[in-house]
Amino acid sequence: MGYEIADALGLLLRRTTRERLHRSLTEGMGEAVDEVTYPVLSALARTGPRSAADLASDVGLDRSGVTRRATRLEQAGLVRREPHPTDRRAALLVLTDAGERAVAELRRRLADHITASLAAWPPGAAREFARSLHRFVADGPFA
Amino acid sequence: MGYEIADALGLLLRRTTRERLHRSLTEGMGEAVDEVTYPVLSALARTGPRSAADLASDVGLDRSGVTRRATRLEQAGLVRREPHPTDRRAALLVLTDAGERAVAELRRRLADHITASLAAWPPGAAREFARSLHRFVADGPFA
DNA sequence: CCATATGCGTGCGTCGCGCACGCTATCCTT
DNA sequence: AAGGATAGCGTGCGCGACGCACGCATATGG
Repeated sequence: MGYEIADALGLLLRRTTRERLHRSLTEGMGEAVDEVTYPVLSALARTGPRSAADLASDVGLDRSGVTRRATRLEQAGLVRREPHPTDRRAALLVLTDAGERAVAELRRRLADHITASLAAWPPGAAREFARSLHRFVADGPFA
Repeated sequence: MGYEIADALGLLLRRTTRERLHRSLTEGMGEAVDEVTYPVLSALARTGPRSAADLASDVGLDRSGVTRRATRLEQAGLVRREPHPTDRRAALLVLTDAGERAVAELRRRLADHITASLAAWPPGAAREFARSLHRFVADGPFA
């Protein structure tokens, strides 16, 4: 039975799948939000303003990578560097209003995709699936 | 409600998650099976012997990429190039016995991970979740 | 029989990444 | 109070993966 889940997850994690999904979600948004910069944008939205080093461990990237991506997002006006309140070495990466709007729009689009594909399900099943998936991801081999 | 699913999927697709999972799965297997070569190996196992160009569109890669990965797998003895029965230009990529064993082992390990994380679930819920996930992936925005 | 098309592998430029360095600011010890 | 050790940041460098385009071998159609 694990095999059935493994196959489904395999498709989810497949490169083509991720790329296609990402392209369909970022349709029409600026060039700055691409598959490279998105994780930084998203992590920033999840956790609020943070330093680059802090973000790096979250995103699973070297600090240098975060710096470069943040710079790109900054040039696009989606992220702003703010002086750290107590540490004058560090810069705080903050979403600008445009950045917040971009993330909100992306989330909305993805949620729409999902609810659309769940439209035909009996509502109880959809909700139960959402709960189960959440639990599976939280407990599972992916935590 | 789509948001709940979106969050869970976000974690699944996150780079760190995929890398950690992949590393834990390929623990102890040869160096040749890494995150780069695995998709070719896996696709080959799913569909049987195929030409490089054919695989390329499936994996979402340029033909050159498939060629290079296949060469690496060939050197590791997991894949063999067989003359195409009717077209002498083409080479058929075929899993060797060692390749088949490697894929089977990987699948078994992943299935074990999954069933382990589902151990505490009521059996009905686990089975229902497997079915729902399969359906969601097949119908959903990921097809 | 020759021109065009197809499959494959390789060279080249590009891009993202990790590592290591320099710079600035902070912290700690004396 | 001062100075060396430490931490954060950004950048240069080399590496590896990728796509593109070319050359070679074979197929196919006129």
